[in-house]
Amino acid sequence: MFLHVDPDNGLAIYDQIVRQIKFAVATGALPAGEMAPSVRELARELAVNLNTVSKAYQQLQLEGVLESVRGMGLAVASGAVKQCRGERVRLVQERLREVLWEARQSGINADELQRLIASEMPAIEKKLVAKLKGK
Amino acid sequence: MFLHVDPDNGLAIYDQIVRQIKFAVATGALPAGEMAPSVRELARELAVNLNTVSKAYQQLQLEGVLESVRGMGLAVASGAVKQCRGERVRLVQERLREVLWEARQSGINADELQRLIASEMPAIEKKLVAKLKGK
Amino acid sequence: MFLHVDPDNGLAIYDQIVRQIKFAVATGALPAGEMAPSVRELARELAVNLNTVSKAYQQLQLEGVLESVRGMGLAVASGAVKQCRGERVRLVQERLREVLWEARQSGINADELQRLIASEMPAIEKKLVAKLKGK
Amino acid sequence: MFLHVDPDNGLAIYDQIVRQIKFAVATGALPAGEMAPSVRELARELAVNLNTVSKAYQQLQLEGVLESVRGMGLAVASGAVKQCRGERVRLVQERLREVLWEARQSGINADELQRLIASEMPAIEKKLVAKLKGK
DNA sequence: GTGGTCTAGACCACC
DNA sequence: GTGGTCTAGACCACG
Repeated sequence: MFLHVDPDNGLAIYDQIVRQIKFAVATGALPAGEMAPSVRELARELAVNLNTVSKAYQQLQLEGVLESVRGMGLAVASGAVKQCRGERVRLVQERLREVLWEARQSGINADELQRLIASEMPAIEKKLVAKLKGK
Repeated sequence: MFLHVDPDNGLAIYDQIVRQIKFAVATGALPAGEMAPSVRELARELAVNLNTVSKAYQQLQLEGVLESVRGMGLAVASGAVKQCRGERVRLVQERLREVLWEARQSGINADELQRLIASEMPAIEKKLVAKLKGK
Repeated sequence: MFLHVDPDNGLAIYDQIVRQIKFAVATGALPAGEMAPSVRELARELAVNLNTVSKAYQQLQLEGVLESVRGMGLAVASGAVKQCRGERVRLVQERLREVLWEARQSGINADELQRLIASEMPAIEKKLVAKLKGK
Repeated sequence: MFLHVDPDNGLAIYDQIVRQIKFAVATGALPAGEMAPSVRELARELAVNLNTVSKAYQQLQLEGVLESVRGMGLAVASGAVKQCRGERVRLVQERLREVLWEARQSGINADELQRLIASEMPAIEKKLVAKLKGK
C-alpha cells in the first residue's frame, strides 16, 4: 500500500489520507479508472477507524477525485489526474511557505535555513527509497 | 508587537503563541528579565480570548521560560534564552522534516523541491523585512 | 466514584483532582491501562465544570500519568503506578510539614499536638471505612 | 519580628498574617493593649505589599482582635487574648484534619502516617528553636 | 461516545 | 494594574 499516516503529524488523519490519495493520483500510482482501496481495507491497513477513512473518501468524492461506481466502490475519476497534478504543488507549497516563514521568523537566518534543509534531505531520500522498495 | 497568530494555521492558537514567545526569547526580542506582554494586552492585540493567552503562558511557565512575579506579571526567566535558542532549531526542524517529506512523497522530485523553496524565499525575505520595519 | 472535591479546600479544584487521581493510581484503585473516568462523567459527578476536569487531565498527561487513546479517552500510563507511588509521600509530606509547623508555631506544644493528632484519627478512620464501604 | 510568610504556602499571604497575629496574641507574644506593628513596618519586614498587610489588619479589626487607637495605630483588643486562644486550636485543627484525611486517603496507612509525622517533628522543633533564638 | 480548543464573562488575591 | 481559576456553552476531529 502506498499510504501511511502519522497521528502526530499535526494534520488530521482524514486530511493526510485525502492528500496522499491525491498525490497517488497525481503521480499515476492510482491511475484514472482504477478502484481506490475499499474503506474497510484501507482502515485496516492504516490501523485507523473506519469512519475516518470514510470521511476522507467523502471529501475526495466532493472534490471530484473519486467517483462512486455502483456496487463496485470508488474509482479514480477521469479528470482527476490533471486536477490532482495541479493541486499537488499548491498543497505542498502552502505548508512549505508556512514552515519556511516560521523558520526565518524564529531567528534562523537564510543561510542556516538552507543548511538545515540540505541536512534533512538525505534522510528523506533514504526514507523514500525504503518506501519504494517496500512497495 | 512581535507576535501574530493565524487561526487557520493548523497549530492551535495557544501553541502558536508558545512558539513565538520562545522565538522572541531566542532572538533577544524579549530579553531575560523583561516582562512578557500582559495576558490582557496580548489577548487584545491578537484579538484572541484571554484564556487562550493564559493557557499559552501557563505552558511557558511549566517549561521554565516565564516566571511569575507576584502582582507584576510574567518575566522571562534567566536561563530561558539559552533554552529557547536550543529549542528553536528543534521546533523548526520537526515541522520542516514533515513538509519536506510530504513534498517528496507527493511526486515532486528533489530538484523541483529545491526550485520551489528557492522561489518561495524572496517573498519570505520581503515579508520579514516588512515585519522588522513595522516593529 | 473514588473522588471528591471541596471548593473551599484552599487547593484549586483542578489540583485536588490531579492529586486524587494520582492517589487512586498509587493505591491501585485505578490500575495501569485502565481508562480514567471521562472528562464529562467526572465533571458531572463532581458537579464541576468540564474545563476544570480537562485542565486537571491535561496536567496529568503532561506529567505522564495519563495517556490519550484517540477517540477512546485517557488511560493510566504503564509507568504511572510506580511514579505516583513515589510522589504520594512527597505530596502528603509537603502539606503535613506546613501544618505541623503552623501548629507548633501557634503555641501548641509538641505534646498537645500529638494529642490533637491522636484525637483526630478515629474520626478519620471512621470516614475512611465509610468511604471504602460506599465504594 | 515574630512573623514570617511563605508565598507558596497555599494559604493567601494576608491570611497567613491574620493567623500569625492571632497566634501571637494567643501566646502572649503580643499582649493586650500592645500596639501591633504598623502596616508600613510589617510590609517592609515581610517584603510584602502594603495593601496585603492592610487587608489582613482590616480583617483583624473586623474580628475584634485589633482596635484602632486614634492617631496611634492598631492595638490588641482587651478581649482578644481569650478569643485568640480559643480560636487557635480550631484554626490548626481544621487544616490538620484536612491533611490527615488526605494522607490516609492517599493510601498511606495509619502506621506509616504516624511514622511520617514522627520523622517530621525533629526538623520542626529545630526550626522553632532557631526562630525563638532569632527573635 | 471521546478529548481538544476556543470564547465570553466572572471573581479572587496581590501590587 | 497583574495572573489564576472557574463557569457556561460552543465547535471540531476521531471512534
